[in-house]
Amino acid sequence: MQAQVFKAMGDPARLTLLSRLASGEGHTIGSLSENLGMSRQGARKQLQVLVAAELIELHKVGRETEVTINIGQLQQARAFIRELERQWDQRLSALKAFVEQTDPSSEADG
Amino acid sequence: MQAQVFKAMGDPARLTLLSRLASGEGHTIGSLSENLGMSRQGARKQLQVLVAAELIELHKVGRETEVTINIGQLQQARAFIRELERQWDQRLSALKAFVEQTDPSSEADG
DNA sequence: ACAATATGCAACCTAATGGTTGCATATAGC
DNA sequence: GCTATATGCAACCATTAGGTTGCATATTGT
Repeated sequence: MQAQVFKAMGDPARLTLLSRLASGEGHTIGSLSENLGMSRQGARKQLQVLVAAELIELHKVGRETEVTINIGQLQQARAFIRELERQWDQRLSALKAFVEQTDPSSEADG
Repeated sequence: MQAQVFKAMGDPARLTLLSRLASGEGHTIGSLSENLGMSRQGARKQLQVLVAAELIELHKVGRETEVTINIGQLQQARAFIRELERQWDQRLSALKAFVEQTDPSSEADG
């Protein structure tokens, strides 16, 4: 569900992780876990939340694990928000049209 | 912070509320609280979370309370995601340019 | 083989979340 | 004024989240 993606994004530490990944600062669990204001295990848990929401993917390479961001999931989240905005705009348009139809004075000059 | 907005959107019931508001189904606390699969008080709590994230606003009118969606906050959330995507695209472009510069064979035909 | 590095797994704790119920209060309509 | 409606407020409860610590394990480099 969409909610899970937003929920995963609903935490400062996790947004920081996504931001780091998007801008290319570090791409292993270890490097990403630095300077997050929490232990490595704490950071690992946050990464797991992002994995569960399919916002990132983990791939083991030797003894380290590469982390890659899933841009597609971000795009879907953005599309969902855009759809809400679209519905709202449509509703406003419909309301405006209705008002102009029932109250002709509103479409004439003031 | 941005995280709070995403966090507020990270729940099915709250997404339903936002969707109803955007599409114009109901605009009072009472009407919005119907068919959410929880009690009125439960729904009220979820609405309060959206208020705290400034995704909606409440205005008392007589004995009922009007609920309006704050499209601006949705736009900001969307802009934040778009920015992440932009950074990622830039990173990819930079990487591509770097590879092409250091390894000229990659820009020639195969 | 051994030490260092990168990570995983699990138990544990506290605070926050999501939901309930019960009761109080203000407005509307007859 | 009385009744119904729309809402608020607070206590309570179970589950989840966010974070810690301790220990196990797999690679890597010498």
